[in-house]
Amino acid sequence: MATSTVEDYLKQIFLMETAEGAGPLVPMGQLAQILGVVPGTATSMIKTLAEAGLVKYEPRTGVCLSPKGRKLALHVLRRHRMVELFLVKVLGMDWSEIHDEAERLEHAISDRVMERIDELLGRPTLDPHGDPIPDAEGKMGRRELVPLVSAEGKGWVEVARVKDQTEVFLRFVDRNGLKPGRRLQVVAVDAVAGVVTVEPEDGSPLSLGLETAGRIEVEQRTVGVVDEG
Amino acid sequence: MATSTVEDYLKQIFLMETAEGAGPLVPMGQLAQILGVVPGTATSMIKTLAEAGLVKYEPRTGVCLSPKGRKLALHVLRRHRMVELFLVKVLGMDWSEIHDEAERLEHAISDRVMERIDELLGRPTLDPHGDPIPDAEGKMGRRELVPLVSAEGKGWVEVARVKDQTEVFLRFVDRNGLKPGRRLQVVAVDAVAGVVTVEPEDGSPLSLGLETAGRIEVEQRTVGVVDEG
DNA sequence: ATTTCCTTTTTGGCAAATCAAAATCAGGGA
DNA sequence: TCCCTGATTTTGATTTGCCAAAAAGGAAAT
Repeated sequence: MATSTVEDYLKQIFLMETAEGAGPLVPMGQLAQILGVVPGTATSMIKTLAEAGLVKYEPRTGVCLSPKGRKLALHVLRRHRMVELFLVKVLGMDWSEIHDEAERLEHAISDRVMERIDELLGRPTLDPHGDPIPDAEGKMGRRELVPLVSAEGKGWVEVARVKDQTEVFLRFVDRNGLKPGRRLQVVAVDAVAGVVTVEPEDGSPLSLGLETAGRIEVEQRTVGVVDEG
Repeated sequence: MATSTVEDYLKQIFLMETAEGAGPLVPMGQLAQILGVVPGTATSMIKTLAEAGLVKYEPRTGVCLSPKGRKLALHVLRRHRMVELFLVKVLGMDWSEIHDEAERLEHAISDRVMERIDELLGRPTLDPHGDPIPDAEGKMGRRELVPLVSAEGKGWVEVARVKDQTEVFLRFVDRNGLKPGRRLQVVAVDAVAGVVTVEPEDGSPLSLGLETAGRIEVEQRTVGVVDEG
């Protein structure tokens, strides 16, 4: 069995590989930084993983997952996201406090328990942040999402995904009615000022920096216009 | 934070300390055997725990928990038993398959999650095997239970506790209607033959060896006689 | 009092995962 | 071309748990 450290490495490589704007190989320094270890540690760990056939390692360039490693990574990711949804749906926790919990539980949950949770939740495909939950075989549904700025003037659109798991940000998003499932209009995008103005359905209009707006994605198609009294 | 190894040591010492027929100190060999390590490993680990003030160590005699160690042990035990109940009640798992699951999960569950589970389950005081669940402060209710043999000829009594977590045994107990909460009559105890004959309310009469019967405890007082058609 | 046997402790070593700091490499600019 | 800089890799050490096997204790039996 893979140790929880190994699971963390694989999961993180997967996330970095599939992040937008990522090259074909994940550089050591970046990986080390995200995992909170010094670069040397990452290098030696990656060499071990390479020997185990879980990653392909290109010295002085970076790593990528092997098919075997990807499968394991998806397995971990499935547990992580399923646990997050479980904590919110079944235990009623706030979505801002679930990430760290899931980070620990993802290594302790058996396939048997996962199956029960999956069933209890009705075979869900999305976690509370709008990220896809891989199925037991590692397959994830793909959605066509666009960043907030691309929805300027398109009328009412639905928030689909929030790509930032920090507590403060998630609380901010919640307070302002920007959670996945909520509707909003992108009123204006001022590229020069770097400000995006949105009008959430339930919540007062507000301005976001371009960076911040980039962490929120919406469904591409426009949703039915709501009658504004 | 205590590592999960430390938690296991403390929990096990607690269980052995409070087991019936136990002396004031738990001998190294026994501890090592139950934890699945060689004696030398236990000795060195215990010395570490003693330095941390979690146990009192009497060389060549044994260990016992310090107040600090007992508190931690009860904390772990609470998580273990609560998780077991959770797996049965919420996820609908069979009580014969929950022990090992709980063994891993007990180290990964935060106080916050525990509180949610506790609430969801309605502040339970007993786990699926009839063992008491310590509360958040480490206090457990005490019950007056007696072994099966002491209930000979007392009419209908209620099974209260099963002291064996092995899968086969738990499945046997379930199949024969001997789970906690079920009623039965102890028809006869033959000390010479070493056989206890019981008649479960739902299940056919059966004989148990003395050893086996000792793993089942019942409420001391007799329960209302059920009308046998 | 001695021996024997069983338990416990000690000693020396190993594997996983980490850090600190020195060494190495690779690419861009002078 | 040569050097500088920043990223990467090596090297040597540390910590935590573990095992194997030798050494030491203690209690009961001779």
